[in-house]
Amino acid sequence: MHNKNLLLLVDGSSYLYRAFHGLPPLNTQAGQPTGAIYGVLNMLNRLILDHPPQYIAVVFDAPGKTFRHEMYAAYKANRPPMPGDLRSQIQPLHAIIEALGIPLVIEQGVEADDVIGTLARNASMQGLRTLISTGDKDLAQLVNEDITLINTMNNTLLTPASVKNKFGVQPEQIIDYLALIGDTSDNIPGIPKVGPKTAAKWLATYENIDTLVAHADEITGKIGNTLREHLGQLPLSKDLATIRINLAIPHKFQELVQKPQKIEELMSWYQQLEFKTWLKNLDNNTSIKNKAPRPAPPNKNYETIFTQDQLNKWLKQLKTATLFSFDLETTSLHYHQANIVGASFATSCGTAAYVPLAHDYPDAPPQLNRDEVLAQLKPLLEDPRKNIVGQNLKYDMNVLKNYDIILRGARFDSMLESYVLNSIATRHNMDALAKKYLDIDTIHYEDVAGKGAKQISFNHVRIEEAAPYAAEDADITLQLHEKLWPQLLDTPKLQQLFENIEMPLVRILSNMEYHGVLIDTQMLAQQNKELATAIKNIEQEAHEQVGEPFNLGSPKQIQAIFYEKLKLPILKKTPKGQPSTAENVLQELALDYPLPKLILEYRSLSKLRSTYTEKLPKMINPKTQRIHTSYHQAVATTGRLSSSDPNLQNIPIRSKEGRRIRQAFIAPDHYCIVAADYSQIELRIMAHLSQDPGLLDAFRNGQDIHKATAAEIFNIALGSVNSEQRRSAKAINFGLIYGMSAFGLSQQLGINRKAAQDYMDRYFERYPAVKNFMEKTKEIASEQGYVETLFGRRLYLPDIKARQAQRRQYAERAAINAPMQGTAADIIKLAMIKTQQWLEDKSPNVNMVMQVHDELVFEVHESEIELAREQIKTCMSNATKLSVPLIVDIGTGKNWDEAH
DNA sequence: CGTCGGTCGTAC
DNA sequence: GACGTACGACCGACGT
Repeated sequence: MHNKNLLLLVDGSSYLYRAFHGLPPLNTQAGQPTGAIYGVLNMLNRLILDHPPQYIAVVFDAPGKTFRHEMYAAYKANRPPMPGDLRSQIQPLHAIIEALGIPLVIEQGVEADDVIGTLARNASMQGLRTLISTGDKDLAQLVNEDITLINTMNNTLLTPASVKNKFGVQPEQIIDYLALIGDTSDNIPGIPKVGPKTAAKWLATYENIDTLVAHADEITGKIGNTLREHLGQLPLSKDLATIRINLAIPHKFQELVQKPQKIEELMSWYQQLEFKTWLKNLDNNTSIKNKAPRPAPPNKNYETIFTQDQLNKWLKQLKTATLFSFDLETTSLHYHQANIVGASFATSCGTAAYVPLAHDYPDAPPQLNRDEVLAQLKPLLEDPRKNIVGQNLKYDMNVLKNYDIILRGARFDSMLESYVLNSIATRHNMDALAKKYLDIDTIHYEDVAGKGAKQISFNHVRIEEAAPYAAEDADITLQLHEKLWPQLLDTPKLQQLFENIEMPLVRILSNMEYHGVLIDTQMLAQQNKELATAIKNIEQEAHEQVGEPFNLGSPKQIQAIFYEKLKLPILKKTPKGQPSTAENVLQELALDYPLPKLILEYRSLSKLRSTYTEKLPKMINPKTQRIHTSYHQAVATTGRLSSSDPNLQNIPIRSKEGRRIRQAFIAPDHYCIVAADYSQIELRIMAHLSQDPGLLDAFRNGQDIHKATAAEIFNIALGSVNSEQRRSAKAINFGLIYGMSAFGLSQQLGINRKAAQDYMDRYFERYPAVKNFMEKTKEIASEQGYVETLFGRRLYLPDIKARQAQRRQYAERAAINAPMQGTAADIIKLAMIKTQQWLEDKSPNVNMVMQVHDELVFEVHESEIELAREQIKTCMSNATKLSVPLIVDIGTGKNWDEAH
């Protein structure tokens, strides 16, 4: 499995230092520090997994002086002595690496860099590639076509191209570059006042130090004088910076192969250092042969029903059963075009039946008549006293509506049981749940129907293949319920959440999806045409400006044109180190150059076209003339819904052009759109959860919250808040909900970080309980591993104790956000249930058609508008009682835009 | 030709 | 690096 001809060299010293300083300290009970050991070994494991090499070595600096100290007495003289907590980790680390069978190289009198340089060079001469894992930029001088650096901390590679990109000089120029800059930590002198920018500039002009020295008098200004004054120390700087590639060292790379692990030694070390997970893994691997056999799965008793007699027997069972699981097989995942192909049931674990109804292939056997069977099932499925279990019952509910059957007995959904128990631990499809909770590998849909282009519709699947798959679905669903339901019962809050919110919602979402929302196709077509023309014009102008055609939709091509051809300044990079072409970057560039503005316009228009005016008409169901989205109840980790096919929860509203899309969301004749949204619901929840007096007051007095915040942080009267101050306060308010940092706020507001920090300090000074709430939330998250919404919904945060700061901070922000976002989700779900209750009690001519997180959209007959507005408002405002009022803004119009 | 990761942009 | 939760379009690399 290794990469042939690859030598992997690991700069152990570099990683040891970085792990020690970069990761939280970790100690054994006895007080032995282990954090750096853990960090380095983790990195090493990952590196070997990602890049399995043919040859490998981990190289460390030897203690004591090196030849550089002899060249230059002051070399590294300013280095503080190694901390004791680091020193004590070196020896165990070396021992473990050896026990892992990985060659360890330590050479007296030279540095790890020189050993690495020499080994890499030797390998290169034998035609091998070398990957050097290091965090030290000095090693960039070794990069060439055969030698690549990898920084395992952030997983970036340094190739000749990316060296040029990162440092602005070629790899061969790195030595001169380092010599010019110097290095304070190593005490390498360099030229004072010369940093990366100047060094790169000079080397771009003069190529190397020799030519630069020859032309030193050409450098003007103060920096020129400084250069001329310090020319004398350049040769030494250069010599010190040069990594040796021709040492005589005893190690031949051919010997650097990984040997078998010494299990006992490793066990002893892991035990001593309390690396429990690794210890367990060792145990598992060694004892794999002695493992007890898995308990036999329950006997499978699956029946395929071809005759009425067989069916009768099952119907009798289902009639007397208080609880059974149920599943449909259909021709399509899209409920509106789905025909039923078969149905399956299970009444007890291991016992299930499949009734094929519409399998259709050349020699398909005769099957029971679909309509007749459904007619017999109808009373069972519509009986509200039945307890029916399913996996994603909303789908079956929708399909059954095509056959005029209302699934009223839907009582348990294993997908939602899993979601309520732990939204984040797994995806909630049946295959994943069966694996996680039952340790069963199920038959996958692809196994029987194929995948990709070769996939066939389920009615063409042979019954002898379909039956075990379909019966298993019903069986597994029941088994999942029997496993998960007791767990819900153990946590009453979660049980209530499940029974009072999630299950009642299934039916409501099904109704909304099935009813759909009406679209003005003509209007979209017209907008699409206009957008196409505008986009073409922009494209043409951009091509003219650049002088060559290019794809305006390709960030990569834009990068090339911006930063290579036109040499625009790189303001920001993407997480992968590429120069960013994101919106805020382009906006900044647009101030100085014409092209970025065109790209911005192009992006926004083509987004509108491809995602909305082009796509939405295609999603209209010809039978209903409406769009039928899918709401997903078990996707968002916080408890929110999500929507897809199409996503109706991200229809534009912020820009004028975007808002026109909403004008195409209309009501039928004699109906209006009524849109009702919660005002500032998440901030109100923050007020409630934190009980901050200032925040509570502002909401209770019905103040404009952003204005009130501005008055507080700028210490001025409410009346004298200007729009700029309000905007800043609004950014802070939103930022708080998301756990934003001062840096993020400064970006948002285009101010410096200090100013942003000042704003935040002022905020927390004025709203101290908010600060306290956030700290408490993080503490709770860390203690119990999860946070809760007001209604007890849990969000587990496995990374809250992560060793990697980035992951941990991410989890901390999620911990702050989840209670607010999640409580808001709980509240609107309650509101939907309350509103639907009213709809069903009074049967007004009103339909709930969309949910957008804090907004509900209805189609209301024109005769009932006043009544509906009043009722909807009441239902939503009274969904729950908080310490502050829940205000609902409501609007009416012929289309969604007007209703805002 | 399909899949997948990266990047970007829309919503709340 | 740096603001939480989603979905989805497009590009381009890669594998079949």
